[in-house]
Amino acid sequence: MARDTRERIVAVARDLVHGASLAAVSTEDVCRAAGVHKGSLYHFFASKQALGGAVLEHNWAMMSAVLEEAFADDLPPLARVDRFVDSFARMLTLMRDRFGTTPGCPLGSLAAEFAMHGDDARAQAIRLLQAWKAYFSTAISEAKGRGEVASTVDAETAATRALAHLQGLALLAKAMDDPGLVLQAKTDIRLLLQAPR
Amino acid sequence: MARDTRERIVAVARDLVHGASLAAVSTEDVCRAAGVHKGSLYHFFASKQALGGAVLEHNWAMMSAVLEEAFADDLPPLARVDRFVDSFARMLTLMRDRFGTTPGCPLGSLAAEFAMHGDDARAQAIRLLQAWKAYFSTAISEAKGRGEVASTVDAETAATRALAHLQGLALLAKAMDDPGLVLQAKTDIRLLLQAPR
DNA sequence: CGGTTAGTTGACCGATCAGTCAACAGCGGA
DNA sequence: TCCGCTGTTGACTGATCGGTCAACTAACCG
Repeated sequence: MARDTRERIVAVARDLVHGASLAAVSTEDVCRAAGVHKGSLYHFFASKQALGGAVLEHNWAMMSAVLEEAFADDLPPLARVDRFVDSFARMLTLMRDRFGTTPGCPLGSLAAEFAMHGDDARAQAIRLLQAWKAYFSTAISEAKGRGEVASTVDAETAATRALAHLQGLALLAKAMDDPGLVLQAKTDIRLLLQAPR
Repeated sequence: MARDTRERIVAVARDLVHGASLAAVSTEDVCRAAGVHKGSLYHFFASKQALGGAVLEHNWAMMSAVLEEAFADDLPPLARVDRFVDSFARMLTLMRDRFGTTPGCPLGSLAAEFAMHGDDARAQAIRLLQAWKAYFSTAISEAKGRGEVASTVDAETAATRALAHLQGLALLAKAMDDPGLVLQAKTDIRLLLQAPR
């Protein structure tokens, strides 16, 4: 029952936050939707912000699963990137179907909000973004080894480019309520992986 | 006195929102900081969201001035893009110096938040993002005419790419509290303007 | 069986929230 | 001179906010 309740609270909180900010969701909303009393919420979480941290971690778990699957090495490295973009877009589409509006990036938008809520919150956000970036940089390094990306390209720099681009497309997708926008990341990232001339 | 008060309210609200969300700022905060009473605020604005709309419009005015200056035709089109990126980065740096934390894009982050606050708010956000994009697409078209960008590149598509990339970098800059991140947009956008092969 | 502990309840707190209102000040035009 | 309008005041509302608390329950352990 215990683990169950905690997870239900986090799941509900994630759904309510979904595309809005944590600030826009109240603990009472969360409790009502989770069928739980305030005391229970504060039994598991020291503060609203701690709940926010758990939501962020929850979203990372989801994203992490998608990353692991998409970046599996049954495909050449650049094809894995494409597969990830497809999965990411599918995820946003699913969320839009479920909630009515397109969310931004489940990591990025929360990361941006938490960045100013104290140093540990920012550190958590940065940690997750770096972990995400690592999937890109690993694949890019491998692509360099295979000659599919020029050897003059720095993998870390290029990975940052790709991550930023995806974040930006997700933000536009949210603003325009059109998850399909992120699909162009496949083409765009190819361009970003070329050597500067 | 009238116009004066209204503008002071909007300016203060923008400062308080600055990098956070509108939801995180209360009307009482705004009134206190502006030295104004609640009644005055609601004399000028029908609701908190209307105030948010005015803040967004205010940010657009600021951004618009930067765009006009940066995209002036005393430079070749691609150099104008570089100049804009520099100005944009400088703007973020100034705001960080003033408020202690790096804001996201003054348009993008608010646009994303307002997107789910009803159709008119979303329409306003989209309108401003499109207006911004138009500066890019005009410059890109001109660059195509000068042979600096391949004729096979679609100006609208490429402009969306550039805008998305800048939004993404601004989001990362906010998360990492490092305005300098957006400077790499100069290199990145050059890559994005190449013809896909 | 008794005791311990994690989990749950529901009432409750003071603060704050967005928004309202009637009264009033000042000024420009008739 | 007085009217009417814009802007301003400050007190006020009912709801809701994040968070607390003491009491209760139930499951597990010895």
